[in-house]
Amino acid sequence: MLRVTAIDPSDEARVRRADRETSARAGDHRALRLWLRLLTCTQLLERHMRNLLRLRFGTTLPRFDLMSRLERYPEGLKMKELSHHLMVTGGNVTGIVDQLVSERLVERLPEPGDRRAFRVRLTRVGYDAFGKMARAHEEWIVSVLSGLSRKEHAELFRLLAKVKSHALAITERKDGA
Amino acid sequence: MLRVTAIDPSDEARVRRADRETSARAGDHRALRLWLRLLTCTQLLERHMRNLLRLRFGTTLPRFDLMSRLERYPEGLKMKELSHHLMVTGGNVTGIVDQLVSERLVERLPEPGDRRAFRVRLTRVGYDAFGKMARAHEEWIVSVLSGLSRKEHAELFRLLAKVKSHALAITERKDGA
DNA sequence: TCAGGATACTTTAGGCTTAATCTATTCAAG
DNA sequence: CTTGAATAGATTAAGCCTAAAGTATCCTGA
Repeated sequence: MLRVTAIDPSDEARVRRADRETSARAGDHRALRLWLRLLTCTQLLERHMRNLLRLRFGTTLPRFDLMSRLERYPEGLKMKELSHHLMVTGGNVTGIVDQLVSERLVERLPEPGDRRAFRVRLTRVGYDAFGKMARAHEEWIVSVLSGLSRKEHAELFRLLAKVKSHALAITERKDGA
Repeated sequence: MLRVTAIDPSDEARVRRADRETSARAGDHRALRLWLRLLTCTQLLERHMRNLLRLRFGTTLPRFDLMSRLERYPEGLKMKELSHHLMVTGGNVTGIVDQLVSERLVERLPEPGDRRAFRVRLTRVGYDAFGKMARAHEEWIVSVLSGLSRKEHAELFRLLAKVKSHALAITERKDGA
């Protein structure tokens, strides 16, 4: 009679699946359910990646993301640029770069002509270490997304592009107001 | 000549869009690009929601999520159940519930028959406060997802369901191994 | 009964993230 | 040149989150 007993706390397997969105009520609206599912999906994949990076390489997703970005710019990036690329605040980048520097994976080089700034660049060691991780990371991603056909991949990619551009328009408008 | 100058640090508007996925190289593979786009989309929407919750209601997404879950269970939920629903660790739930209790938005009730556990429930004040937030929250979500047609909503929902179930299968298999 | 294992929850240490504030440097206007 | 605004980056305080370890309670089976 109690609605709460629809979730049986003694049944671990069932409860484990009772995440944010599976139990959304019928009365919930379309957009809300879509958002919850998007969030659940991303969290699931993100957690999977975090766990694998930690277990296999003893690193974290933010460190990996930062190195991944640097790998594309052999000349290095300024802190400000890293902050924009990674969509995080400058203070955050400072902390992660500090760690990677202390592990000799990246280095700070003076920026000629601007004594406020400097370039952050992968070291040789960092470059090699990233290469190993990147190959494994891509395999994990391919595997975890292999439930979709090539056609479905493309369609999902397209739909997410629409979501993204609309969201960008909205958040920029709201930010300015 | 330097490739890095493709990102012009003096052009704020351009740099702001240079996030994780737009600058993915042509050589990157399909799955990786799809994952990066999924991550970017979710982060964009999540950040938007966090900002709005903070500015309009002085609260955070985790607090909102927890109250949202409790609102569906008038009899309350045990900590363990909350932890499963929200897909976070028990220690995390402890912290957030502590805060909400100190703000008189939720309460801990003894669980009859198990002195280890208790039920967490919205207070009257919490219920009312959540109602206001939930209405605004749904409007924000509808707005930010309004770039898709009804048909596209449904298709995105379906594709994400496939991603989710496949990811669940993989992560559970890997966890057990 | 009572010992051992399981369970519910808390605590701790550590990393990520942000907003706000601070310092040093650059730039531009007078 | 000098002053003041803007910019690059670091720092701080606070919250979220996790994994691991700790405490109290429950349960099972000898």
